[in-house]
Amino acid sequence: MGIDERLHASGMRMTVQRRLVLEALQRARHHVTADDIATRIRARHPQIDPSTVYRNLEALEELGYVTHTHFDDRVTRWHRAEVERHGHLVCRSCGAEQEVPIGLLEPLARRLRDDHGFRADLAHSAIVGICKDCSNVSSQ
Amino acid sequence: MGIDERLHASGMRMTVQRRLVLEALQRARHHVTADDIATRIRARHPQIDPSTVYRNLEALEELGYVTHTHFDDRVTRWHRAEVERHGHLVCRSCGAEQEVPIGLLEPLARRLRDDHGFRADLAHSAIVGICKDCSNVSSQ
DNA sequence: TGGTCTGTTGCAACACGCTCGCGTTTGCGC
DNA sequence: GCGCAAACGCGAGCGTGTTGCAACAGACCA
Repeated sequence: MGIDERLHASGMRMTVQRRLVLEALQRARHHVTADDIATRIRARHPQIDPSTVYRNLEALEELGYVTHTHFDDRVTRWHRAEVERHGHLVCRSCGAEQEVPIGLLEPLARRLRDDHGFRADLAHSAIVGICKDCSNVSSQ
Repeated sequence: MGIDERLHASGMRMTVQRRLVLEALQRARHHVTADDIATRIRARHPQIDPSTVYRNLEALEELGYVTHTHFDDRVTRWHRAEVERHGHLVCRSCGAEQEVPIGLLEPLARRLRDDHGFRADLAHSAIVGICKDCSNVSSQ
């Protein structure tokens, strides 16, 4: 089922704005903020309002087309849902970001499920810490 | 070394406001927002400005007396650093919070350190997911 | 093909959680 | 006490969304 049909099945419509948001996410390969998306779209379509971008990201997330994750501290980053799920490491010292395969996080998820009945979404928030490089510098 | 000396060694001073922030954190046993703290202090000392609370939390964190963790999405929660470290589970459906022993997260931390040289602070962000209760409801 | 119904948009205002600049106050060593 | 710099209060501002509302526009139907 195409996205148009999916939208329609949920009583939603495909609009120009919605399509632009999807395209922007497609082009930006990973992890963009809503503001990034709005800026890129508005470069060519200045009449499109940032609030529309926010609303569309939310709508598309409800349909499962996009997801968001929380990076360093406060910004929300968006990406298409179909890209392979992965965890995120963020260095609190230099800000470097790194992806790790979701399988690495799986044992913890299983443990939380078994011990606490909690179905964790470990890709939803980045893991904060000190990266290898910063670790080496500070220990010298 | 007492806190006054520690402050002093860093070129800082102990002020009434700073003491009140520490006391508020002591009384509030866990996980309060800066706004919570400001409200509590201002109930008895209305002349104390919220921005002072923010500044003091930051100062006390630098000294290692308090730390913060990120819960659901945007609010920062503070607590004294000496309370036992633990992880946090937050249900995205009902908002329930749960603590888990830090030891549960240790295998992942070790793995990240060994495989990626990344020293993770797994207590810094809550783990988001679906709690047992909400899981049961939605599967019925 | 036009009419209607309702989802969606643009706009402006607002909310929340801080953050900053500045002039004043106050710890604290002398 | 005195003087200096850290810390304070106050007001303004900022980043990241969120919301209410009137106008617009897909989509179904006749």
